[in-house]
Amino acid sequence: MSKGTYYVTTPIYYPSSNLHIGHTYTTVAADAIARFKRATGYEVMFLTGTDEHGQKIETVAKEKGMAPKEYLDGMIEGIKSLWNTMEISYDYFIRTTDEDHKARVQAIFQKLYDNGDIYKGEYEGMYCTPCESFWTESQLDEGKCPDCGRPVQTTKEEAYFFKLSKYQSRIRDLLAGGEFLLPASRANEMIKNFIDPGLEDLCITRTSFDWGIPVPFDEKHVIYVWLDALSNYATALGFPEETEKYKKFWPADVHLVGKEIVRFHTIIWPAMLMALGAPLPKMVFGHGWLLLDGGKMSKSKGNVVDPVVLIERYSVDALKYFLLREYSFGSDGNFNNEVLLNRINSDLANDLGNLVSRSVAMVEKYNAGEIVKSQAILEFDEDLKKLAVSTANRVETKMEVLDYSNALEEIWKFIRRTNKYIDETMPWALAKDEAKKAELDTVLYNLIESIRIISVLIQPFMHHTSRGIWEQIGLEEGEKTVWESSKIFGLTEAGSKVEKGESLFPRIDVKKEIEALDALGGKKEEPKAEKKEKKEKKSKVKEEITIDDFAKLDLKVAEIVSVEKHPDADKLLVLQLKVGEETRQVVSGIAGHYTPDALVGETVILVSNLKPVKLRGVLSQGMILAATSGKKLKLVSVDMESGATVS
RNA sequence: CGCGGGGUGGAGCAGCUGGCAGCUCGUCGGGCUCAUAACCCGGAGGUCGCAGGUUCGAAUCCUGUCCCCGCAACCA
Repeated sequence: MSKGTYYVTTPIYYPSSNLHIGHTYTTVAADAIARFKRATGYEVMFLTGTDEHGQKIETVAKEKGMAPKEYLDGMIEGIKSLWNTMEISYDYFIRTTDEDHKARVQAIFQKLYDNGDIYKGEYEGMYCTPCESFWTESQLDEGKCPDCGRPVQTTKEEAYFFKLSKYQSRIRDLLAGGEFLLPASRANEMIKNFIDPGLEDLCITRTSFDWGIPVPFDEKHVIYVWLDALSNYATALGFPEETEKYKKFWPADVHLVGKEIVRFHTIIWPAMLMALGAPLPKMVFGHGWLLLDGGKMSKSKGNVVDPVVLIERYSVDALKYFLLREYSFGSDGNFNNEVLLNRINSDLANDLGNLVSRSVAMVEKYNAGEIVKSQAILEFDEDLKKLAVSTANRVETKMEVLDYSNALEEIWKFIRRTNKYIDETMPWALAKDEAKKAELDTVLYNLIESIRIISVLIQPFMHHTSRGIWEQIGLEEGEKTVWESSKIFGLTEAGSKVEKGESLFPRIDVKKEIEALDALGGKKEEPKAEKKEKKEKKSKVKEEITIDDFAKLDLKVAEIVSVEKHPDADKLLVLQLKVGEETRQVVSGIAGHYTPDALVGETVILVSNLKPVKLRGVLSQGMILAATSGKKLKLVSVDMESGATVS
């Protein structure tokens, strides 16, 4: 009866801190499609796991005074327990520190090397000596080490490279094909941003840290994240060995990833597979982000939402439903507590919960809790039944393209239709008239049967709630609860008993809950503090400083002697300043506002003790002050002799 | 002219392989009383950022333009 296999993966998460709702989002989505595919007859392999190597882990563990492995074991326990709470039905949990994974990565490395796709070269990067770490330009915080804030040097080290450039045109074709990466818009982005400018070979080893998988034939090198982490999707099946499992499930049907890592999954990973001669995954889906009040949610902003808190208060199913229903899977969405609570109230408490509650209550009240079949037919029945048995197919269509939101909407259309049926047939009125007993029985039967179908349809998304409904309508898991049974109307047996239970989703007092959540959020504000500085640079209100802080600035009046355009930058001008007897060169980003000639002779204020840096290759010894408002910019000028002190 | 995404009733979104503008929430009015003050019906509310073009017909295609947001940055 199996329709075939289906292999879905989440990214492997990096356990340098606790997971947040963004990770939960991806995983919940993966779980839903996995459950859905199982329900519709596929043999499913659902993989998740953790990416456990690298410098950051080494550092974090050290800070806590633990060995990396010891630290990791604790974190992984936490993650597994979160997935357990969330009822995530993964089939395998891979850790990149697993011995078999490590051996397989080494085998992959060796194979690539033997094929000539890996060569030894030199890696050049910004190196922070005290931290012993390399950083890329973009990782640098104001040109300094993002970890310790100290200056970095350009340093070279020996490293192994993967010939990514060799696969450029094949990758381009793959992405341009339009099926590999969804949503399609992300494919254009990849092509224009990364492929067309030219792919560079990828540095895939490091010698600057130890916490990783050693290169098999050169042990002072450690395999860097790309090869180690990405290959998990295949090593989890036994690759590069062609095990049964591998043959059965590879290539993956879909890798679900957040949009920030689309690049690695659609360029580097397929290139690796091409080099290995292995089939490519059928699809990578780059879903959107959950934004917090329009801004990115991130550990560094300290504005992450803790899924555990939400689960405790509103249940796993409520959170799962919300995540899948509220957002368009491919796009970004705005998360806040009010949106969450309103969605839970209107869809889960009002529509679904209340439907079950009122229906079961009526069966108890009018028929002593017993389902009775009768021959009576009401004019509203046909319409209800038609929608009932056709909903599953529409859900299937939406799920084919991972359109969770509309899949659920289809189910909710039927839930609303069922609520409407109650109003149309008015069972409380039928109950008052002995002559209408048969009609009443039919109505009650149709209600419970509709609820049965609903409970089957929501199973892939809200496993727990389905069970809660079955308890109330006296249904046992079995042939009447399998997916296909939702396409048949009339499986509920006469004589079965219903029994009202607890509310499936108690209605929430939104105002009170938001206050409670805010209060809770306040308590957990601590981690925010350290990063506050960063945020405040961008906002208008800056942190209060003392006169001593201000005194650290050495402000001088300077005269602009000559100005020329930066040879290699549009927005920059290179100014020669006379400060008393001294001459300073300052690079300033004011080319959009001033022409070089207009500046000569101006007297400006120079921050003279700012640490010199190179900007686009030209040395800048300080900065000059300017006022900005929106797009306007004016240099601060003062009528005073060059060299005068400003304070 | 770095790349990409977006601008649709009060809010949040869908529609965008062209054919009377749709959903959820909110709001207003009505119905019902089985139910978790829930449910059902109806109404108001939109020049689909702006300007052109293609077309019998455009939110949907094309061109230009303005604004917002990411990424990338050369913001010192």
